[in-house]
Amino acid sequence: MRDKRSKQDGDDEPSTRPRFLQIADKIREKIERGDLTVHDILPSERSLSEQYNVSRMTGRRALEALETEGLVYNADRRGRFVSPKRLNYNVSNMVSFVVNAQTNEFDLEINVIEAAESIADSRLAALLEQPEECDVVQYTRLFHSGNHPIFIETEYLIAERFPDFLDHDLRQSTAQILEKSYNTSANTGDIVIRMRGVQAHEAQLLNIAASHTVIELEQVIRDDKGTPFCFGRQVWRGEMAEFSAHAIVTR
Amino acid sequence: MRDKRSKQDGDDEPSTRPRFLQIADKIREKIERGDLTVHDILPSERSLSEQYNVSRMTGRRALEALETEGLVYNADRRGRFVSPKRLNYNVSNMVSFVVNAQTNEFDLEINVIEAAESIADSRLAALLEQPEECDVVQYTRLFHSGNHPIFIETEYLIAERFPDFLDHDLRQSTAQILEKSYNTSANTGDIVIRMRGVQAHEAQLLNIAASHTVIELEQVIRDDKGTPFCFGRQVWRGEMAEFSAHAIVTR
DNA sequence: TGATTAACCTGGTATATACCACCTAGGCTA
DNA sequence: TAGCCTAGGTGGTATATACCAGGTTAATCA
Repeated sequence: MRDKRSKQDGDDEPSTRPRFLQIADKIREKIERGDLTVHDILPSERSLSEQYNVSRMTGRRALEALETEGLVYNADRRGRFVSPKRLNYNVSNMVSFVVNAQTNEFDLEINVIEAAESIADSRLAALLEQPEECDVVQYTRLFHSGNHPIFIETEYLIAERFPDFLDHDLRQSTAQILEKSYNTSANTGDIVIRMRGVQAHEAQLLNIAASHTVIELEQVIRDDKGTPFCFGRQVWRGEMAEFSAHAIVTR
Repeated sequence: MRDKRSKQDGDDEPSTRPRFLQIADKIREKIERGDLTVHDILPSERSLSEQYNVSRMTGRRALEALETEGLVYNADRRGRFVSPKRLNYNVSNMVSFVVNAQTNEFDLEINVIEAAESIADSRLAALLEQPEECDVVQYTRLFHSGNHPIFIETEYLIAERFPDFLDHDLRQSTAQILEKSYNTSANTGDIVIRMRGVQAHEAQLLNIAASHTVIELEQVIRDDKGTPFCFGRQVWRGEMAEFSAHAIVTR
C-alpha cells in the first residue's frame, strides 16, 4: 500500500514515536479541543487506515490505545465513541451515593440483574462475622447512565437481620430501604480498591472487551455498634471511576 | 499452517471463546497452580505459537491479555515474567507508608529522579492555599522492589515553610524529615484515586508499554491546624496497587 | 402499512510475513 | 584477564489478507 518510511522523509519530528500512537495523539487532540464531544462517533478502523494511509491493524491499534486509556468506548460492532465524564464516588459518603448521583448532573439508572437468597461461603461469613454457611440475601445490580454501563454492584446482607428484603424494589438506594424498613444505617466501612482484569460475565454486562481492566471496590459496612451487616463489591469501568476520600491520619 | 477450525471438530467445549483467550487461560492456570511463580519467565511469543500451533500474533495476544490483567509483566525485549504480589497502601496511614513497607515483607527502594525548586502553577497554588506563583520544592521519586518498579511519587512542598529541604537525603520517608527537622506532620488528607492512561515518561520509568493504564492517587496533606503543606501525586502500576481505607460515614 | 430481507457497515479473530531495536550470553581478541 | 563483538533470542511495529458475527439501514415484499 505504501513504501516503508525511512528516516530521511521529513514528515514528522519524533519519527521514533510509533505511527499508531501518533494517530492516537491526533484523535486525542480532537477530543481535547472539543472537535469531538461525549458520545460522538469516531472514525472507523477502515476509514482511519485510508485517511492516514496505514493498514487497518495500525488504525485499530490507535483506537485501541485510546480505548484502554478510557477516552473512547466501544459498542460492540457499532463503532467507537467518545467516553462520558467520570463519576466521582466519595467513599466517606457510601450511604447516599445513589441519591447524590441522581440529584447531580448524572442520572443513574439501575437494572437488577439477580436477586436471591443463598448461603455464605467461608470468606463472606468471616467478613460478616457470622458462622459459616449462614443465610444471606444477595443481589446484583447494574448502574448505568443512558445505556452507558458504569459499574456492577453485588451486595450481601445477613438474611436473618433483614427479613423479606427482596420484596422491596431494588431499583433505588438500598441504604434508604435499610434505614426506613429496618432502622439500620451505615456508620463505618472498611474499603479496598484495586485494579484487576475483568471476568467474562462482567465484561458482558459492562460492555467492554474480555481482555480489559476494571476497578474493584470491596467494602464491609458496619452499623453504629460496629457490627457488620453488609458486604458489597463494585466492579467499575476504569475510566468511569474516580474515588475520593478524606483521610484522618491514625497513629 | 493449520486449517480453519469449524464447529464440528470436537476439541474444546467453548469453541466460541477466542483462541488467544483459551491460551491465556491455560497460562493463567499454571500461574494459579504455582507451576509458575513470581518472576518466573513465561514462554516467548514464538515458542507459544509453536506449542499451540497458532500464529505469533495469536500467542502475543494471549500474553498481552495476561499483561493488561496484571498477572504478567514485560521487561522490554527480555521476555515476560510472572508479576509479584500487590502492595497494600492504607490511605489513613500516609505518614508511615515507607516505614511500613520497609519493615514488612516488601522492601521498598527509592530512586530520586528529580529534585528542584520551582514555581507553583495556578492549580497547585490553589490546592496549597497559597498565592499564585509561590515558590515550591518539588521532587520525584521512583519506588521499586528489587528492580521491579511499583510507583512514581511527585510531591510539592511550600518552599517558604521548609527551608533547605533538598539538602536532606530523599531516599527515605519524607514524613520523617518533616517531623524531625520541621516539626510538621500529616494530620488529614484529601485523596482522589483514579485509573487513567499512562504518559510516555511515566511508562518509561515504570517499565510498561505506552498504551497501558495506571492508577493515579493525588492527595493534599494538611497539618494539625488544617493548613495544607504538601501536594502529592502517585502513579502506580495498576497491578501493584491496592488501596485500603477505613471510612466513617459523614451525614 | 408493517414485516422481512439483503446489502453494507462495524469490529473480532486469525494467519503469514517482514524488519527493527534491544538484550544477553558466549566466544574471541588484545 | 578484561573488554569487545557477534549471533541468536525477545518483543515492537507494521503490512496485507481473509473470513466471521453482529448491528444498521434501506429496499422489498406481502
